[in-house]
Amino acid sequence: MRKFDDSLPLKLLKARETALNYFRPILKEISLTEQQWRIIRALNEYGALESKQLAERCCILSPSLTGIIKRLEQQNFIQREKSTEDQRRVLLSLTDHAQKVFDDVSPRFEERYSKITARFGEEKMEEFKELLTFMAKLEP
Amino acid sequence: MRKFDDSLPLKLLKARETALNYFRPILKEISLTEQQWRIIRALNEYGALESKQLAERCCILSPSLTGIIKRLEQQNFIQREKSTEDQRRVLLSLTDHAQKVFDDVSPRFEERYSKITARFGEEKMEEFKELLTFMAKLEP
DNA sequence: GTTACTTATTTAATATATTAATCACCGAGT
DNA sequence: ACTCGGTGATTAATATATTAAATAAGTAAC
Repeated sequence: MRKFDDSLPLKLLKARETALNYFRPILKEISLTEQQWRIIRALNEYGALESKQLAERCCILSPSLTGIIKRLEQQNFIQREKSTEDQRRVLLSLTDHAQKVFDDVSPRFEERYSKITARFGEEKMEEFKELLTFMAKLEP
Repeated sequence: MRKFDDSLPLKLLKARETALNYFRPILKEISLTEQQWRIIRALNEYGALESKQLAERCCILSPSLTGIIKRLEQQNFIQREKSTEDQRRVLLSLTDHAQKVFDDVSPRFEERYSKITARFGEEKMEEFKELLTFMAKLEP
């Protein structure tokens, strides 16, 4: 039978853990969780987003997002505004404070990221990303 | 700047989500979480393990493991026994019940797993796993 | 304009993840 | 025997993940 350590989900988990270890020290320093930073990066790139879109792009389920947003709001990283046409929807965006923090620290993340790329080499990294994208698009 | 969706951790997360979606229906059916099943698979393969070894192999931190084991013990899936020489250590192993459940359902997991492999093709899958292993071994 | 059917978000309940702190036990050295 | 430094496991506190259920606002059909 297939071995325990040969499991694809486990390998994906281990690979992700190793990748995250490159960034955890910075996150700890600025007192943000991995998920909070992911939210901030998404809003930086896409501008204002509705809760649902944000959840989808960040791979965070809505119930989790509710709590994460609440805490980011309390720390003045995110502002919310109800859509005028559709009162169900909530528009989320970064505060000026969050934008400044992002601009300040993102170079450090990029620097750590480039270390990983360097270990792979450009070509191998591209190959890796393509395979990951392929996996993510598989349908049951 | 590097795009949000180009992030390696995010790609790893999405790939893993897709992979797990192949197995979630079975897990739901037998009322076990993904982590609980990982523990059971590890113990099936390695026989009895100490808590620390188990945590390491499963990529689960000790504090999480404590709770998972407690619940698996309550459901009669795991038995614990204190080491005689070193009273700190706890030996964990599957109960007969857990072993039977494992033997019964693991073919179904294997079947789902083979679907994924089929989508990739043997060769591409090997390449993918090798890259994942490479990533997991990177040092900061 | 109600009714019935959707959809966006939140709440609730339980399980895990993460970090720090604690507790119990071990072995070495005194 | 006693202290000390270190290790294995747990506890505590907070943040997320997951599923189901509840809210609430929109929409279509009558």
